[in-house]
Amino acid sequence: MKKLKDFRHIILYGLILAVLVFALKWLQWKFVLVDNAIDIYIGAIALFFTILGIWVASHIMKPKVETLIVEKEIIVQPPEVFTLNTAELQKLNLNNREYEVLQLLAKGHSNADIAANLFLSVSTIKTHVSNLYFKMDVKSRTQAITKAKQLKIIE
Amino acid sequence: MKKLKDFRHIILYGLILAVLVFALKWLQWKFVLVDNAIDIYIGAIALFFTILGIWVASHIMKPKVETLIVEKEIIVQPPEVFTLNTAELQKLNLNNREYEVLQLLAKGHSNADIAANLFLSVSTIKTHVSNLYFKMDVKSRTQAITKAKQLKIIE
DNA sequence: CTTACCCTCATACTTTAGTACCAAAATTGC
DNA sequence: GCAATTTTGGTACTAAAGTATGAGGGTAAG
Repeated sequence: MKKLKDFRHIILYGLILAVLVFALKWLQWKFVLVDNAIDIYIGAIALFFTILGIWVASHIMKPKVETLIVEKEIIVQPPEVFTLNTAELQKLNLNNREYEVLQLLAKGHSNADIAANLFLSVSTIKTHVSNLYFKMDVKSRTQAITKAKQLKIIE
Repeated sequence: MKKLKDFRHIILYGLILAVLVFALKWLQWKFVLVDNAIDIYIGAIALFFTILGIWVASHIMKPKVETLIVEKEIIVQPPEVFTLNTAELQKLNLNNREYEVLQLLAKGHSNADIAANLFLSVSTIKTHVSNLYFKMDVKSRTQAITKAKQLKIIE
């Protein structure tokens, strides 16, 4: 398709050239110019090398490349991204130990488990847990877990 | 649009050619070219028209269009899509009441709350809860909640 | 130095949770 | 209708959770 159109241009150009040359000849004959076959020869040379130039250009030269960038959208679903809600966490004003206890609590550990885990007595854990409930405004560990997960302050 | 541009080139070329031919004629008449110089003259013509052909070709040639598909990743944060893991739920072999109790349990309700909610006695709830723990292989309601959420059998 | 908060632990008590065992309706499937 | 299962409920007991209160040591800010 492309070549055909290009050829059209070349043929068109050739025809124009030919017409021009013959017009020139006619002018020569008409106005008593010196009869020189060299003109036709030069015309042929010009025609040949023009075509050669076009051929060289279209075959040897790097083709102009227009790059069309098409964006293909791919939807990616992130595998459970946990983002700690620090704002809510600060609101509760929990101290380090309380937060630590909360995390173990939410994992399903009993007070005894948490005590063993943190090398503390069960009494201490109970104190922390009670303070935790007060600060979180809940009345049981199950409520604490539910609320903590809802507020995204624990994983 | 393209045709107009192409024609412009052809016309331009034609004009240049015409000017050149007349210039040539003028040179011939003016300086009476020496026979020996004709080779150089023809060579110059050839070179000129070759370059002209290349120029014409490079201007007429249609650019090759390359389509480059770029994959653009769009991260979509799903607004909490809960998909019930029916497979895991079936494995546990819970009956309707037990599952119902589990859901209320996970909301942070006490046995008394659940009993009131389902119009049942606390004894019944205790029975269901115990069976639930046995089937889920846990020992407390906190563990049941953690496991249930982990298995995605409750919201 | 005092105040305030954090962290620890204890005792005493109440409440809730959880286990074990039993048993009677109700429902389901054959 | 009968067997199996579900659903319901009870009693009695143990274990764990949760509350209330006090108290001692540590640390940081004023």
